[in-house]
Amino acid sequence: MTYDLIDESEMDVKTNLPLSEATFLILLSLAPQPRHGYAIMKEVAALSNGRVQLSTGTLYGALKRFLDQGWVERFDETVVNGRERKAYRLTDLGQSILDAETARLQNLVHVVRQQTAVSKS
Amino acid sequence: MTYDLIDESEMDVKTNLPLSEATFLILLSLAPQPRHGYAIMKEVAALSNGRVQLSTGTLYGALKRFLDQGWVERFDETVVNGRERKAYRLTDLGQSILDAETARLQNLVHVVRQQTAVSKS
DNA sequence: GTTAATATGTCGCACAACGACATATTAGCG
DNA sequence: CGCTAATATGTCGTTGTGCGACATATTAAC
Repeated sequence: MTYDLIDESEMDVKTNLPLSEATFLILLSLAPQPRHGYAIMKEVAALSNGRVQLSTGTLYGALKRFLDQGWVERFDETVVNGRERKAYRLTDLGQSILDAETARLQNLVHVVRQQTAVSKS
Repeated sequence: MTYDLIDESEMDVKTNLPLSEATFLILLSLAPQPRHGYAIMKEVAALSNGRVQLSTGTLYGALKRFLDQGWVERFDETVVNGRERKAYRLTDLGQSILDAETARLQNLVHVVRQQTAVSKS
């Protein structure tokens, strides 16, 4: 075990892993720039080559959780015709979660390669 | 979209994705050789560097599902002292599920790299 | 003899994803 | 001017899965 060597902030981030695919793609879509809900849905579809079609239930449920956890924050809250158009921006914490999950994913792929190599030798 | 070019058997495999981390690691642990439950728990812990400690609830629940779905099969059912020691072997279907999930994972990592590259340019 | 490791399983809770449903605005087209 | 599609945001109930807690039995070590 390597936990003794890892500092507490990193531990806290890692306890939130693994992320679901929906969660991961939503955060990833917000990494380059803030977006509002509908734009997130379109971007997630694009990022996954059309494979992942987010339902609004998944999206807004996730967004609510992210706000609670401080992974995203409201950004540029403009009111258009009495209806607010909400944009969401990834926080530093959100970015570090995304980074940690990416590392986990990379490690998983790495383990598969090793596993396959061993079974073939 | 590339779905038009993919045959039906591949489609069926993809509808089962994404796999949860527990599911993925259990299948991966069975890829090189058949194992029984306790050995799977140990191997999953080893594959994840101690990060994933499977509870028996997760493990046997998953194994039951895998048997139903034909992803694993019973293997070498030896009875030791009136108690059966059950080993599980990955089926061809299970292997193809694992391959498809690995491909999904690799693609996700690839997308992150592209996403990051774009936002830095 | 007691404890830890090996070994297999059930039960119920909680959380997340998802489909279905609901609602409102704006742009384009005939 | 009316209809439809796209844009846009949200709720609600179901379902599946992971997980902790509980249960049980054997074997090896001390």
